[in-house]
Amino acid sequence: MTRLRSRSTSFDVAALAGVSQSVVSRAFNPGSSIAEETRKKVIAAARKLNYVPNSIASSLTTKRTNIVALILGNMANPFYVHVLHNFSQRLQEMGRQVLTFTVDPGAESDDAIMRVLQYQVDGVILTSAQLSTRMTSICHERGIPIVLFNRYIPGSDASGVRCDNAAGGRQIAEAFLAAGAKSFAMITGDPKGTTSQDRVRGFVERLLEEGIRRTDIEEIEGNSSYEGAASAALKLFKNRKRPSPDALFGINDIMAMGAMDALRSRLGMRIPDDLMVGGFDDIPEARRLPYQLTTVRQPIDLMVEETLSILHLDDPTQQIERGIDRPITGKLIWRNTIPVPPAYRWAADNSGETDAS
Amino acid sequence: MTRLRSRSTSFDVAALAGVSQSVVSRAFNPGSSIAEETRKKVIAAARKLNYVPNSIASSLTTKRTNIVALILGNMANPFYVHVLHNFSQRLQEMGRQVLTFTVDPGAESDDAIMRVLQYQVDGVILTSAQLSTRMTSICHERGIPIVLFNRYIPGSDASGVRCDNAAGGRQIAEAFLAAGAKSFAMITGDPKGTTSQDRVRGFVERLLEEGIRRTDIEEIEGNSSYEGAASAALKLFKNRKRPSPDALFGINDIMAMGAMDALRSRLGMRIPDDLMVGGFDDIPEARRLPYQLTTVRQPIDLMVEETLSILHLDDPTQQIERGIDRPITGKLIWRNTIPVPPAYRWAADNSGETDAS
DNA sequence: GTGAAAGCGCTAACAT
DNA sequence: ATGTTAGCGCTTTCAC
Repeated sequence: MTRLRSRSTSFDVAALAGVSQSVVSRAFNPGSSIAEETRKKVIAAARKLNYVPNSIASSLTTKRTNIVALILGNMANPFYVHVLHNFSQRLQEMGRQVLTFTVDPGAESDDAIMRVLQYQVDGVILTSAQLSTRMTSICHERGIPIVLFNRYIPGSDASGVRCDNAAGGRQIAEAFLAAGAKSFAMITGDPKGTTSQDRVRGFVERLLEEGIRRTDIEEIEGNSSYEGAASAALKLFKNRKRPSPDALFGINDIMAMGAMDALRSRLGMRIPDDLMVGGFDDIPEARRLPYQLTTVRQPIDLMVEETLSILHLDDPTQQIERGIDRPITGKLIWRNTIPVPPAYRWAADNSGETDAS
Repeated sequence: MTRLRSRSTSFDVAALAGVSQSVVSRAFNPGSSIAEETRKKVIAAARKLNYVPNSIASSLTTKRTNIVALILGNMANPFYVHVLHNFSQRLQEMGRQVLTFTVDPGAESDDAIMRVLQYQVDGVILTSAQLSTRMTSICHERGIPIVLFNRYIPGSDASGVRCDNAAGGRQIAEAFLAAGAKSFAMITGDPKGTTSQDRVRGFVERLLEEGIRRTDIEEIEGNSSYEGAASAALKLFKNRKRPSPDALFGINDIMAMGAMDALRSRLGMRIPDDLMVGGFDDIPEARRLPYQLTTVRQPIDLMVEETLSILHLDDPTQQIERGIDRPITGKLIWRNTIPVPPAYRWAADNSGETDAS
């Protein structure tokens, strides 16, 4: 323990400043009644001793740690990296920090939650991982709000914020149709995840409405990864008996990109000439020169804001908001993987894009 | 405070189990002397009450939070995302969690460190951000070990683990030379960062040894980003009076990729036919079909292990290791952006690569 | 092996 | 505005 000796405490500061320990506490807690002059005196003493308030100790009495847990599956999808970055930044601005928990994609997050609980976090944000209802209620019982990010469990107590995935799927379908596509394929993600399901559902619905036959909509799983999508695409397009589809919907950008690369390098296909491609997420990589992917942008900033507001971090006395499902509409970003039909030109010009160079 | 009422404590468990509170504590601390039978009784009671030990409270006495701070600049470089992921996984396995701090790239990390201190973390890992020596000594004084990841401050007290960047730079130079290149260019990163400097230095040194003239080694800054490198590459290759260089060294993969994309799409250049390209890091993206980048692989796993060992997380009584500089040698991965000279074929076959499909 | 009691560093009444 | 005091939930001697 020798290493830990020299942490000075509020008592040390108090002694040096010639005040009581509680005055030191007040000096560091904005809003407490303390004379400006004594405050300065205390701060000076604190500086001299390199004193930093021990937030662990204060948590014990305040019951707030100013820590928010972020449970992440699948860091291989850049989208979730951006999500993490966003939360981290925003929470830091609010004087909070992110405690990161990683869970293998698809795995139950139950043990992660139990670990979270030990740290007495003020809230938990869960992305791309399963959550049992038992865990939800354990958190809620203990007063810890939990919100699912891009994931929801219909009829459960857990609140969630997500992109309106079905609507987004429809938008991509719409774009394909407007560009004249007649036959379609999808590379789907985790079949158990509502995210993938909803995008697929919206996409297919819109197509069926337009009189497309279900047999003209093929489907293959891409494992939510670049590599998975690359091999799925190859499987789909190599040695076909029936004619190739006109349009391919990658349920997320990273899979659309994997498919594009594989199809171009291996099969020499040209995009959009031989095949139109649509994605979902609008990760920064989607606008890069080799891709210029037409995709649905998830409004991350908004979704993050919404998530934080449900967490009520500044007001723990608020009732936990249960069972909220907040779908947020994405925006179709026209780039080069779907030919822009005349009727949509204004939208394409509107996207406010400048290219990478 | 109504929300926070129902957290049950070790006293509640003790009461239910019919033992004293200290027994409950022992039941949850492996290695304490407690009869197996009572242990089971306690665990059962705990389960019934959904009791989870409050690690914040125990930190107060043990002086260990089991939290490690990770300070990140530049999440835009996928390399650091993988670093984060690695640390997060490994630390979780060790029963610790990562508290994430983000700092604007290039910014001072001093205020981040002060925030870190409040949380009484057991150690701090700092990547791609500046660190003042004052902060180093503040941490050390308080018994908090800090290690710089891929960054070092010569002659400072701070320990660091890094790839041997100079040696890596030499390896790329070597590969270019072996492939017959005579004139060279580099796209460099943060000019203040030792990482970029060292890679450049090793690269240039090797070239000069071989009799290459300094004027045949051009240099341009790429801002450590895909976009920055893309425009830098264009600036370098567009409207030249002198002949184009044979080989381009992107100081990191993400910049090499940006340059490749720009040069191919905008200038129609073919790689490696018109220009060889070498990178550094070996991020997963580097092996993707459009890139197949020949690069120096940073042995992340090893570097992470080394970092953790310097942190001495399991034994806080250990003296903090100061001023260590642990360079770890990277490995050249032959792919397709530098033609493999006959003498190197075995190495290329050795890389153990299977491609994305 | 178990219980009693004294803190860990702080905040939050309550006095003054 | 400042000081006093009693905890917050746990670990850790120290007795037994």
